[in-house]
Amino acid sequence: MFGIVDCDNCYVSCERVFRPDLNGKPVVVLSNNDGCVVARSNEAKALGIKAGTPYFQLAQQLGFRPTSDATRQCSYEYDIALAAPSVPYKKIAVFSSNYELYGELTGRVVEIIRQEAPAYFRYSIDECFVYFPENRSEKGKVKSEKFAVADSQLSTLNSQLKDWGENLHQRIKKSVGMPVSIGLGPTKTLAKLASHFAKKYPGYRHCCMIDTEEKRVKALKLYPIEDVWGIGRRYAAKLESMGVKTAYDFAQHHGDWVKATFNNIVIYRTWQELNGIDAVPNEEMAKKKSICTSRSFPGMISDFEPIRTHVANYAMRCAEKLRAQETVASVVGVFLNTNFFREDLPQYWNFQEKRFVVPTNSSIEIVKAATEVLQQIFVPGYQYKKAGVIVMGIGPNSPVQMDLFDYNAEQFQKMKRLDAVIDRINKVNGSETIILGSQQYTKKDGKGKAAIEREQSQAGLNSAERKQSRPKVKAEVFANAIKHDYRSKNPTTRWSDIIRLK
DNA sequence: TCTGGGGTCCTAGGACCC
DNA sequence: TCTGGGGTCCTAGGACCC
Repeated sequence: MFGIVDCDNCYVSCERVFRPDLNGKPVVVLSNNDGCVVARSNEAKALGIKAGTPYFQLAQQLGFRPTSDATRQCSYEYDIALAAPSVPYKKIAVFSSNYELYGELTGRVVEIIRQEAPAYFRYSIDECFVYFPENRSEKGKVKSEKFAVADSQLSTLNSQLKDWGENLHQRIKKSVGMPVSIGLGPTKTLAKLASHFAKKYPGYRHCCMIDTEEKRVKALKLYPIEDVWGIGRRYAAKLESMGVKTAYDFAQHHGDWVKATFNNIVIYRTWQELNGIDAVPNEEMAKKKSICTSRSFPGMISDFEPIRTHVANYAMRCAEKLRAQETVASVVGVFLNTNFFREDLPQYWNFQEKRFVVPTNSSIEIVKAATEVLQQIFVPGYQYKKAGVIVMGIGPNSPVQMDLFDYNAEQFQKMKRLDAVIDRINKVNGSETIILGSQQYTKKDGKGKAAIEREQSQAGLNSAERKQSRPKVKAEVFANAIKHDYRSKNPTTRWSDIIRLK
């Protein structure tokens, strides 16, 4: 049997842990730069708010007004002016995303699963697969060989498993404050399907199990094809055009028909799984094969210098992620693009990469390479909206093939020690406690160095005059570069934010 | 004014090896 | 008349996931 443990409305539930007054009320969490809705409470879903809605559209759509309630607890609660009369909610709470908090709380959920389950795999920030061996009476031991279990015995084991799921929900709710839904089934796809029913119907007490043929058929018939794990928008549209509306319709087709229609092993596996045949391989804790750090800018940027600073920061994060998983990369890529939504503006997009002779995870080397690539793709005259750094060709950090003709052992060890010290300082004292000089840029009165120099040049100043009139520059650190007007505090990770009890 | 940020797998085709 | 039989590696593109 397989299980999936899925946090309900994950980011919203994280926010509610420290804001229990928001239980039962509409809550949304926004993406970076307060761009789009990425999480919604059930009440927000009932208001008709769709995932991915741009925040500014939502505010127009619902007629947000600053709340008049004098007892309001935060600046991000709004009165709703335009909701349908039938909707009982008059207020909504809006949060910027706070990944420091979400990472911490979901980590606690995983820790409990680690203690309670024989084997597990963290599938995403808010989902965890759980594997049960054939012989489930021996908790904590996974046996690969098949076990012949009598029907009566199996039914007892499954009943115990259902209890296990309900208890797991209770423990996670009580110790972390996170509501989770648990699905159990003979394949991962059926477990995922079961978890939806666990969410939808309170009668399951947060844990739904598909363990008989009768339950499987009933569940498949109630399940729209487009909601099946592994069936995306494209495949769903194709299937629906062929009269396949539910998971049951799909499962009822012959396997040969699936093969002939799609010529695709992945969708065939999904078909097998819906029919109770375990076909999706168990995943293991794998190291990432590519790592990407990218951000949209709050506004648009034309000058090279601030973009270079952002790219240096993304490259730094990639290097940190590489070291955290004990790997090195042999390729660094950088992309840069304008704002695709602004059809009235000239558009530009580019991506290029650079290959290292010796794979590396050194911050300095990766930042340097990313800066070089950026210089190749940056074209003046455009208003840029987004940039990103990708590291690829990832392999273990030991052993690494050195350069036969250019190897400086002393320098190599020096860089390694420097990175280790930077990582340690930032781990103990908080990220970006220590940064590279290239991660910041000079700015005065909202103008960057390039703009300042351009103005000086336009004013006809000679170099001596320029030097004399050069403004006192202030370094602006990258951490402030993302807009998050409604971000909550970090009571679990920062002493300054710790909860006070009166 | 305003629109996120990550990942994976599979396949076909081309270049190359002996 | 008559043109083999194995492989690997890499890349681009397309689908999917959260």
